[in-house]
Amino acid sequence: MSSAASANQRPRPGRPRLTPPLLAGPPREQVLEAAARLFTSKGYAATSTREIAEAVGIRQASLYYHFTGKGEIVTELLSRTIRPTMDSVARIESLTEDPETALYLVALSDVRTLASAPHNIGWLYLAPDVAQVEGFDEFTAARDALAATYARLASRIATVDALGSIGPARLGEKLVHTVEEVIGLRNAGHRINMDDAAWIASSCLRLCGVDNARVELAVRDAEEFLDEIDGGRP
Amino acid sequence: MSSAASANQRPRPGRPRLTPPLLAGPPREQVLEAAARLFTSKGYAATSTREIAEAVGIRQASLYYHFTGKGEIVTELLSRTIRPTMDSVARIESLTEDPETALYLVALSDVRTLASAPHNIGWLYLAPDVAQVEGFDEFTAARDALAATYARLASRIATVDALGSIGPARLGEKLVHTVEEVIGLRNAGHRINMDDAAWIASSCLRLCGVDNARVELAVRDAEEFLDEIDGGRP
DNA sequence: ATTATCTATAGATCTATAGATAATGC
DNA sequence: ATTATCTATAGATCTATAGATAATGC
Repeated sequence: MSSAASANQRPRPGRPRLTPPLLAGPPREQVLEAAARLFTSKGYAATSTREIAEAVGIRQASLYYHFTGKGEIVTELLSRTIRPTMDSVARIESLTEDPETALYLVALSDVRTLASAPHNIGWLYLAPDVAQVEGFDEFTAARDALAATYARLASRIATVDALGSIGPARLGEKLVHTVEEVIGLRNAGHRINMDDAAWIASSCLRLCGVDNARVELAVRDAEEFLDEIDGGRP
Repeated sequence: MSSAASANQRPRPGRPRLTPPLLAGPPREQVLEAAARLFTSKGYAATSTREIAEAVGIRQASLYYHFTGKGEIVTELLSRTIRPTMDSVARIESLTEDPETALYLVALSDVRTLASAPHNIGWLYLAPDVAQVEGFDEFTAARDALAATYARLASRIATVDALGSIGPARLGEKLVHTVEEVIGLRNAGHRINMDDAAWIASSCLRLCGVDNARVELAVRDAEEFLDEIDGGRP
């Protein structure tokens, strides 16, 4: 222990702020935290860079040291709602050959990512002003790739009855929508716990026509991989 | 037939526009139509008054002859998603004493209003940038009054089982959400027809624990009032 | 006279850049 | 030297108002 006013902030390089930090963590993370709160509560287009800076406790221009602009802040937030799931998908497919276990794990990872993200930022994905941001298409592509994964797994699982007249692509979309329902639930004020997440992931199997016994089997099978697909999230 | 360039536009008073009208109907309606399209596709805050004016084919400043500002445009659109239903409620309650028929008719009117509004403007109600507009609270109050009507009718209908541990107010909210699901359906690209609307309205009765036979009865009973509660909408 | 537009513009933002400054790190 | 802030400001909006203008209506 050498210096510093309060114990919880080590001295950092750089010119000191006019006001002591209002949020914890590295400055870039402080910006993302403040922006996430404002974007989800007031809307993206309706939030100015000045407001974000004020919420962080820095000057408006200082934001541009950490980000190239307002657009980069929101795209970084968006990528955090999907990157963990993308990473999980790679790991899951190397861990199991069983498509039912894999689909359950992918859905579970997706739900937990959306459920635990700060300030329900998954919701930004549905906002039309955000969709116009430069770089949003990259995020759409990633989300499409994930939808394709759902569709591919579903096509290996689905019974003829469950497929009905809709193709595997359409069923894949249905599964994505099922998972994204957690965004709506959070917006309505619900908190999603591990049981809710498991229930939604199971629903994906049921929508593919998997019967109770096989769902139970997949859930049991998945349990042994749970710790390996992510680093023990909330 | 006396003058006018094309048959579909009678000469109006007022200085002529620089460009011929791009939309039909009275100027004020043209503004609302253009604004509804832009607000729902790009977002309220992300749409400028200049863009609205351009879509109408007038100068930006000319908007202010018809509206006091951007806020009044969006609140007028919002009130059109709820006023028809409010009016229906008054008429319905004077037509029938039966709460089940009444609830069915209220829900049906609500669904049809939201389903037939141009450009899914009911969705604006859920946008955080719109919620900050001056005068939005008035709209919230109206929507709350409607929720209270649902709750009051539900409390006269609901079985003990259907109420469960939730109170009538909470059940009322549930019914409102059930009806508002049409906003989500439209956003997802679905078109809601009369059968869909009837199905959703019936769902409200079922959520109150009304059995099949009684639902059928209410639907039959409601049919004779259908023409009287609104002027034959789409 | 009334209606509905137009032109011109004030004043308030808002985003982003340029360059100075004050810490730590080596 | 590097890092992270600051001040100052350019340039591009954006909303709203003032006042002129060109039709129809009486």
